[in-house]
Amino acid sequence: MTLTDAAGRGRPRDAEIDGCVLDAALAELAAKGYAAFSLSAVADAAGTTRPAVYRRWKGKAALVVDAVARLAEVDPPQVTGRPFDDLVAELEDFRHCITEAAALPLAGIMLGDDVEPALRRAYTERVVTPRRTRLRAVLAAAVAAGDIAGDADLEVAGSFLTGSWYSFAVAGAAVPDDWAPRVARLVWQACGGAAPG
Amino acid sequence: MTLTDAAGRGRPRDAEIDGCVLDAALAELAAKGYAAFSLSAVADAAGTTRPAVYRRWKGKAALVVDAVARLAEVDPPQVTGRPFDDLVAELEDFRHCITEAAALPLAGIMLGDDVEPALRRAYTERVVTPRRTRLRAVLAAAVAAGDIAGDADLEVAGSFLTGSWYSFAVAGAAVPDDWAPRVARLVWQACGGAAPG
DNA sequence: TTTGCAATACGGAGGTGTCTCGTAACCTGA
DNA sequence: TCAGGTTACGAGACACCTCCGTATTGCAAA
Repeated sequence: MTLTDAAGRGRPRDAEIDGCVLDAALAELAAKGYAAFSLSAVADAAGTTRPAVYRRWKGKAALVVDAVARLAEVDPPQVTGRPFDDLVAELEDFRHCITEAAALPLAGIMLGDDVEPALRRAYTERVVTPRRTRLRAVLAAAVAAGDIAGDADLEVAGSFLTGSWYSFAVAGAAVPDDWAPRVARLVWQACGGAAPG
Repeated sequence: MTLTDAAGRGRPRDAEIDGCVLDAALAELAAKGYAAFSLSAVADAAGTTRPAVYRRWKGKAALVVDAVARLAEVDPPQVTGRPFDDLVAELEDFRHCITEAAALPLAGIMLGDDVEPALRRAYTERVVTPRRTRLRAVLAAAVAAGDIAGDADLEVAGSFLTGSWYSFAVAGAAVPDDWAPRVARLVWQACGGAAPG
């Protein structure tokens, strides 16, 4: 959603440009980080001009926040009712978001020292919280089903799930193809359960 | 070690400046990331001038690599021979590096898209590899001592150790005070062992 | 006196946010 | 059906800033 909502009668806003600019903004964010984020480069990459961008967004911060919101527009995987399979599906979804979109560099930006508060808030609300909520729900369902122990340390175990990927990436190492089931199996075992299969 | 080694007879190089510049470079790197890294800001923060920095380092890349090398100048914890305790000690050391130095933002930079190859190499060689080697050694010792299973998935389990911290940090969450023993306990259990105590 | 360091200064490049054009699209009302 | 008003567009320009990498000058230590 852009900033203006002109109810006038003139030429309607070219909606296609919005998407191009947001995609370009995500790519620029991934490549340069927030501090070096350049509106000139974004406008160029989007095939438009700087004034056109300023007409839609107030500035760098507003554009970046909108771009993050766009990144979060993904459909979560279906819940099957089998907690272990749901966990693997969530991890595969995470892998998909990381590899397809610019999600990994964005996570890297969040490790920085001077993260713009609005950006941090947008990222937490729209990216972190939804995923964490779903992962927590899967683990809670596993406890309810008796698949894992009721007194398991779910807070730390939950941090293993996505953290494993970050660890590989920081080290510059390739993530194994069967990463998702292997992570799920280990976390299951860490929580006192036995992975099916 | 800086780049020049003038053996002339004139005034000797002021070695103190080197350290100030490297510290300032690490702080700048943590705050702005690599792309927005500014030699002007570094020189200002170090209380010197840009030409003085250029006299010591060839440019941005060389300075950053030296700064990373300085970051890696830490003493690893002593090995006790009790694998579980050694693992906790390593995790506490990791925590110390993350919280005291600028190690976390630097890790975030490594998640970026266009990391300078020289920086990536320096980080991998001097930060990632030493820590990973020590962690692998601890897990291998645990296997040898029969504390954890011999067929455990040590590759993925190893990624849990540091990854857990990254996961908390990306989410903007506070890391628990007893993070190290809790991580160690869960990983122990994931590898088929029982944590002592 | 020799030598290296520090500070000032320089031109070039690139970014920012704003402003003004002329043009093209769209809606409304004659 | 067709003009007129309204609006967004691309393009160009602006004044200002920060950064880069280097050249020059003056000072201080050996």
